[in-house]
Amino acid sequence: MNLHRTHIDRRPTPVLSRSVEDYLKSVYHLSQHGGVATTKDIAVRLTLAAPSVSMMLKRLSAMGLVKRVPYQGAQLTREGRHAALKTIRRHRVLELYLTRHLGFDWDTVHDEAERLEHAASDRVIERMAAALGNPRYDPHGDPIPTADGTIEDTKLVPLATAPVGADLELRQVDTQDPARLRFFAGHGLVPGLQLTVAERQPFGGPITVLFRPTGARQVVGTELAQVLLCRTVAA
Amino acid sequence: MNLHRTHIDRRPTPVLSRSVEDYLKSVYHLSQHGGVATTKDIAVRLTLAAPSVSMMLKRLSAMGLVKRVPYQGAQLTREGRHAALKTIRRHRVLELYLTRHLGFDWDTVHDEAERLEHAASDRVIERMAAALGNPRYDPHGDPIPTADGTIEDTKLVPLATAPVGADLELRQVDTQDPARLRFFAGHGLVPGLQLTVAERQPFGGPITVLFRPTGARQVVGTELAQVLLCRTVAA
DNA sequence: TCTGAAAATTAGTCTCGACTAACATTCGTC
DNA sequence: GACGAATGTTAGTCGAGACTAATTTTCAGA
Repeated sequence: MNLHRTHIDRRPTPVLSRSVEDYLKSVYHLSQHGGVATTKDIAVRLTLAAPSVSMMLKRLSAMGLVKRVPYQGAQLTREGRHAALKTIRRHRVLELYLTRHLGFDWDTVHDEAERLEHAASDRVIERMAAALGNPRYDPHGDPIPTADGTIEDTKLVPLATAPVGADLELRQVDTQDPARLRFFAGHGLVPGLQLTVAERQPFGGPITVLFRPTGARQVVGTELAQVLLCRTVAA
Repeated sequence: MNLHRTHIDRRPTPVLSRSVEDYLKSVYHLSQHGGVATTKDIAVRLTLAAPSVSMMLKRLSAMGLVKRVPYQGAQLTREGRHAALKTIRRHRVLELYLTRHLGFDWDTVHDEAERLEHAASDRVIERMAAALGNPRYDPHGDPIPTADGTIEDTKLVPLATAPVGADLELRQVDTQDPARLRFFAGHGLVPGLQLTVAERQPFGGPITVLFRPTGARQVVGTELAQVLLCRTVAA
């Protein structure tokens, strides 16, 4: 019955540095589909030298934000994952706010959001989310984590692998490249689009899709079809 | 006729650090009314130790952003002033945007803006300014510098020093203290208010003002009257 | 099973921007 | 004009977060 030690160890939101938030986001994205994030991949994603990443992973591990196996890679702890999702929520709410309320195009919002996500307080983000009607998806169709840190896990298939005849809804455009995004937007390939796979050329050839209900034809090369993530819909 | 050295030394917006921007803002505010900014005053404003400020002023001087006389103080160069005004513009546009479009009260926006001003790009700020109708004043009545770096110089008098009988317009509320700001807002003392000085108690006593056109009475203590900056209007 | 390339880590250094302790200067007051 | 308090600067240090060079580990293929 230790009466003297007050156990008021309520961590007052540790306030993670910009760098730490960026690392956590990278680990999240790289280990999202069940794997571990490697030093190399994080380094490439953040354009840093590998030793910098190695060092930081050790620090994050000491902070309890990642679980790390030397020479193997890292995964987020529960706490790290929570922090990563908060940053990702900020990013995606900002992206949507910038497009909907400040007239930005979807191909330019990523970089803006990338800087603002580290400076905007939760209060600002929640106001923006409210102004947007508590949206579930950002402009690219990525799900927005909730304020309490849960995220929808979407089972989507790349258009590139969908079978001929499938009725699909384009849900997510998985690239940040402005040129590609402009191309997609210019051809109506945005989240929400209903389409049917009409034809697929062999040997990795292009895919022809029909827009529903208009029936407009559109040919998409394999590389691009890889980042168009779709959900199959009842026919 | 040096044909080989291409004089394309267009500094590509040097990108000042968060710290540098904060120092420049402090120097601006402290030397605004014709003086120089002293090490001590900057240190107090930014809650830093004096030697940190001393060091930074040397760096800023080397960067050509301030002109410094050792043991005396510092003033902004033209370039430093320009940078400071850009930061101040970002801050004030953000403050107004947060109040007008995201429902924040004027006593809470300062801290939010303080962080966002270093992360928001000029593109974001200009979109916000446009959404606000290119406003000239922030919620506290401070003039917003233009995008090209000019600022209105307002000649205002504190309510505390206005003579009895003067017809005034409250233009600017020169405090960031949330408690004081809430008090002012709660009593209708916000920029734009028309008032007349009805009475002044001697020996630094309180001032009684009448709101025009309603004629409502309000007593204001000297300390508060000091931060209520007014413009005299034709009677 | 051995080997060599790729990847990861350790060691040592750098810059920025903060700090404390110690020393220097300024300036109001006598 | 001298003195002492307030203020400013120098010197030395620290931590975060980056880097390069050197070393270690892993792992795919011969």
